Amino acid sequence: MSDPLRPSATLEDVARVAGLSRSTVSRVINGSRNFAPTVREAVRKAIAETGYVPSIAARSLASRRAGAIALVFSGIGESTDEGSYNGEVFADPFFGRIANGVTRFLRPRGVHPTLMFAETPEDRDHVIAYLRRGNADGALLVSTHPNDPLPEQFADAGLAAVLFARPARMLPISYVDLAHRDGAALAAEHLLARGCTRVATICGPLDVAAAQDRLNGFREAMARRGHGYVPSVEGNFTLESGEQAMSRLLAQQPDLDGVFAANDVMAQGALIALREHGRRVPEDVAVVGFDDSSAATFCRPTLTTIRQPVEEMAGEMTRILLEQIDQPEHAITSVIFDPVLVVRQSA
Amino acid sequence: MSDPLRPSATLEDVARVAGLSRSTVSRVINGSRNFAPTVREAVRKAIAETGYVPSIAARSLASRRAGAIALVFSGIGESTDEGSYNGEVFADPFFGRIANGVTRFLRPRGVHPTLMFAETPEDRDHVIAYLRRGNADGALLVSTHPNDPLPEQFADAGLAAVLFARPARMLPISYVDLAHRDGAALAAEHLLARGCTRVATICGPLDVAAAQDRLNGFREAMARRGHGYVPSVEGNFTLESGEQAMSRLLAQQPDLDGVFAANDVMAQGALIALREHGRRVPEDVAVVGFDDSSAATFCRPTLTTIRQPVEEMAGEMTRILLEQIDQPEHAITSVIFDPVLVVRQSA
DNA sequence: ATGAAAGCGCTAACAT
DNA sequence: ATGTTAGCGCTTTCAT
Repeated sequence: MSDPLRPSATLEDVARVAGLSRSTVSRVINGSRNFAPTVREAVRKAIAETGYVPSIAARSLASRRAGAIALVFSGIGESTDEGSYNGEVFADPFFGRIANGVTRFLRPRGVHPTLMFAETPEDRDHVIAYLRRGNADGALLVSTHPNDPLPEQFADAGLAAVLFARPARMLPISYVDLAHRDGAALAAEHLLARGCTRVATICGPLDVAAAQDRLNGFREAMARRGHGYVPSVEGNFTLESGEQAMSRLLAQQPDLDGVFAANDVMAQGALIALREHGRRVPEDVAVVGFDDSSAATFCRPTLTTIRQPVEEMAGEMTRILLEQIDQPEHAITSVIFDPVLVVRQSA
Repeated sequence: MSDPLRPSATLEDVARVAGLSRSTVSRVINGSRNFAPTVREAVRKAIAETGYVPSIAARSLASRRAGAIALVFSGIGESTDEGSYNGEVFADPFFGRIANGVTRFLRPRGVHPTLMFAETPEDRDHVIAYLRRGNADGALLVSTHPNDPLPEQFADAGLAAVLFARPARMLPISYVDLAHRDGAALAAEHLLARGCTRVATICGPLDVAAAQDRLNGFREAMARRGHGYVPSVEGNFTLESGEQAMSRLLAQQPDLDGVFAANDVMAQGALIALREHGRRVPEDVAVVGFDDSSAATFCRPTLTTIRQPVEEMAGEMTRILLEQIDQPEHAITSVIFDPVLVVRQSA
């Protein structure tokens, strides 16, 4: 047990105690070559004796590798002074789930993410400069606005980065994503299997790729089963928009018996509107959401929904980034995860 | 476009462009002395021109300070394989709000938090070791379990740390917290002002200091206004526990006309139970929650609740930590924030 | 007030 | 295989 106030032993100290040179000790520690067991043992002993712990600052300065990665949330955090929050990320434990998946993967590897938020152009430039400067070896980018320029800035700067979702424009950057179409298809199949025949959908903002995919996937699956026309109203992923969209759909088609909402929060809004219009869920109208966020279990009836394995996706995103840092020439790899239908009360 | 392997300007470059020496530029940047405006301006310009960003590794090696702080979430993240989440933090954008408050304070100071989760004893030891090594100068500790040993480990190790809430046991560590008693009193006053006369409360788990305070604060305020007895049922901050607690309270006292729940999620559970029991909110029973979390606006009626200024608290927590890192001899300072009543539909 | 120079502790050529 | 040496980019005495 070493005194935290006392400067800890350096590699030099270890070398002296072990009767070896600094570089040999360094090599043994970093396992860069095969050494005689006697040498390894001498080093091990000297480390134990001196209580040596490497300085990551020195290591990083000498090796020109940060040994750290940045976890960047971009285009979010626009909280107003009133304390309300915009965007899917803040209205959800999304942030925490991603952070959890990332750290879970990183921890065994002794790496820790540096947390960065980028809201303004200055923030984004700062993130890029920070990485260029070598303060992190790469970035995990969670960008929630379709027009966020940060992914492209990363691509242009040639910095290692992996996105959490497919960018709006094609970009030479790896990403992880969900098979949104398949998820929407699961929702369609489930509604049809329940016997729904007059089905509508509340889609998300169509400039968001995921919202597009969910809508198209749902329509295609319905079309395949003979339902060529599916009424839809566009929401913006908020509760209110879901509520309004549901009312509009009911006005259009009062005998509706099934609804697919592109996220759980809008589905919850739909639930509220349906109750106000005197519809029972799921008896009169079945409702399926998307995401399996906390909203799905925080309402009554609880939501049948399509689950995104966010933690798993975040872990894979991290794995890809480390791979890319290790082999900069490595090709762009993107991984698409399969959604899962979670059946609860609403459908 | 610069090669990411040899990327960014160094202090040397800035000095050359500014026509000054490295040390002068360093001093100006670190504000260690008063410089002529001309010099400051020259440096500022040279930095802008070169796009200089300091190397944290080099700075840290030379200054023997990490220049980084750790943001530690302890005792959370116990997601099950089924994909459900426990704990207040994950069931809420709490995590994001804290992270936001912290980064918002840190960003102008050029510091970025290193994100760490500590769930297991190994994790906690790792966090301590990480700090001892000097990889971070201090820690912001968000500990959600009353028996989490990490705060005490920090105290024992003599490491700089600030807690997000008052620890269960007294510890020589600074913290920020909410005046929970005052918040509960606000709830009591509001219910009484509405004309409620038969009021009950759903309290949180009583091993959590905040839950204790909210219960005591509520009871005291009620007692001051002549209501010596307030029925209470203990929940565990989950929706289901709120639902059950509400049912039990109704069974005990069917003519109840006001309820204070120790958090919004339980209040939402209470709303559900009240509806099932045919009570209208707020006409028959008024409900007040606590936290002003997203749950408060994601239900109908929307929740009247007590707001915690989480971002502000997180910012202050960060300020205290930096102060403590700067002056290790500085006394323990804790700051208690005032809660605010947010009136919506439920009461 | 400003500059010169000495490291901080480590890795990685380059020797041997 | 192991040792020698030259930095990595910055802060910080110590001179001036």
